[in-house]
Amino acid sequence: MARSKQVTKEQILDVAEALMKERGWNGFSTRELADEIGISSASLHHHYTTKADLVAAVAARCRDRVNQWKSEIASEVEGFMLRVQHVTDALGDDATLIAMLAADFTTLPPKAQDEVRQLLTNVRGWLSRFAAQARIDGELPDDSVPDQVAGSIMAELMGWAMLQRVALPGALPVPPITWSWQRAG
Amino acid sequence: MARSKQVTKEQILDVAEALMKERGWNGFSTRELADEIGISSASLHHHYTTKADLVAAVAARCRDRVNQWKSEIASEVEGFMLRVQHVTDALGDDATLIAMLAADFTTLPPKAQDEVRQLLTNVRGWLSRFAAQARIDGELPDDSVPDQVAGSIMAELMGWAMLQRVALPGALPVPPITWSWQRAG
DNA sequence: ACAAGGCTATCTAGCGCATGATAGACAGGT
DNA sequence: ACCTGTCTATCATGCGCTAGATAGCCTTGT
Repeated sequence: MARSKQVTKEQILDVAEALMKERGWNGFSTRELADEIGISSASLHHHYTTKADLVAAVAARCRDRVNQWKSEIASEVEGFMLRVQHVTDALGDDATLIAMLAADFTTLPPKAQDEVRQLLTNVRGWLSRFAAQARIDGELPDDSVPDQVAGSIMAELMGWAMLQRVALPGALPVPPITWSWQRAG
Repeated sequence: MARSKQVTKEQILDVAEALMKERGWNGFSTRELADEIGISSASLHHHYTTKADLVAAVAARCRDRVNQWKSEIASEVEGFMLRVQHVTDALGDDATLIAMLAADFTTLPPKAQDEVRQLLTNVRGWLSRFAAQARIDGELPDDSVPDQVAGSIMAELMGWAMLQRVALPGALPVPPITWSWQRAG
C-alpha cells in the first residue's frame, strides 16, 4: 500500500457518478473528482487512464444495474401497471444519471455513447413488449401503440428527473408521477 | 463599420442557443462560439461581457418566446386537449433548450437559474390552471391532480427532447407523444 | 456644408488559470 | 523480485477574459 488510503475502482465510479448526476459530464474536472475521492489526480488516472474511460465505465455499470432489475422484475412481477411501478421505483435512482447521459450525449466519447444507446434501446424494447402483452390482456386500450407507451414512460421518468433539478418554489413533491394512462386501462 | 462583418446580439444568441441545444452549457467555449459566428473572441466579449451574461440572455429570450405563445394560445385556443396540442407544437422548438438548461441547472450562473426557474414555474402554473378548468369541464377525470397533470406534460415533453438526442436505431419517429391521459378524459 | 469628435464594433495579442494527462520515484503486499 | 497503487511535479493546451489600437458611423458646432 502507498501513502494514502487505498481506493477501489467501484469507489471511484460511485463518486464520479454522483458528480455526473449533479453537474453533468462536462461540469466537473478529473482533479475535482480526485479531490472528492481523496486521492491525487495521478492516482485517478492510474485507475482510469482517460476521462473517456471513466464515463464509459459509469455508463456500463448503470447498464448492468438496469439489466439486473430488468430480469428481476420480469421474473417476479406480474401485471403491466405493477411492473411499471417497479420500474419507476428501480429506475428512480438511475433516471437522473440516464437523463444526464442523454443530455450530454453529443459530447460523450463513442464508447459511452454506445453504452447509452444500448441501454435506452434495451429498456425501451423491453417495456414495449410488456405494453404489447398488456394490450392483449386488456390492461391497455386496443389503440395504444406499445412502442409509444414505452417511450412515454421513459420520457416521463427522464423528464421528471430533469424537472427535479430545478427546485421550483412551492411546487411538486417529487415522486408521484401521474402515469396517466393508468386510468385508460 | 470595422474590419469584419457586423453582427447583432440576436445573431449571437441564435448561434449560442444552437450550441447549447447541441452540447449543453459546459459543452462549448466562447472561442468556439465566436468562430462559428465568424468574429473574434474579443468581439464576442464586447457584446456579452461574460459567458454567464450570455446564457442568461439565451434563457431570457426563451422565456420571452414562451410567454409570447402562452398568451396567444390562452386567448385563441379553446379546450384542454387542443391547448395542450398547441403547447406541444409551440414548445417543440424550445423543449430541447429548456431541457438542456434544466440538465445544466446546477452549473448555471444564478441569473440564468432564476430565468429557468421562472420559466418552468410559470408554464407549470399556467398548464395547471388549464387542467383545473378541464377537470371542471369534464375533460379530465375528477381524481386527476392539475399540478401533476401539468408536471407530467412538461416532463414528457422534456423527456422526449432528451430521448431524441440519442438516435435510437430503428426506433421512435419523433413527435407523436402519447398524451396518454387523453384517453382518460 | 462640413470637419471635429464621440460612439460603437471590430481586431491582434496575450494574461492567468484550470484542464486532461504523463513521467518517474517510492512504498507496501505477495 | 515484482507488481500494484500512490505520490510530487510537470507538460501542453484550452479556457474565460482583458488591454489597447483602429476603423466606420453619427451627431454637433460653426
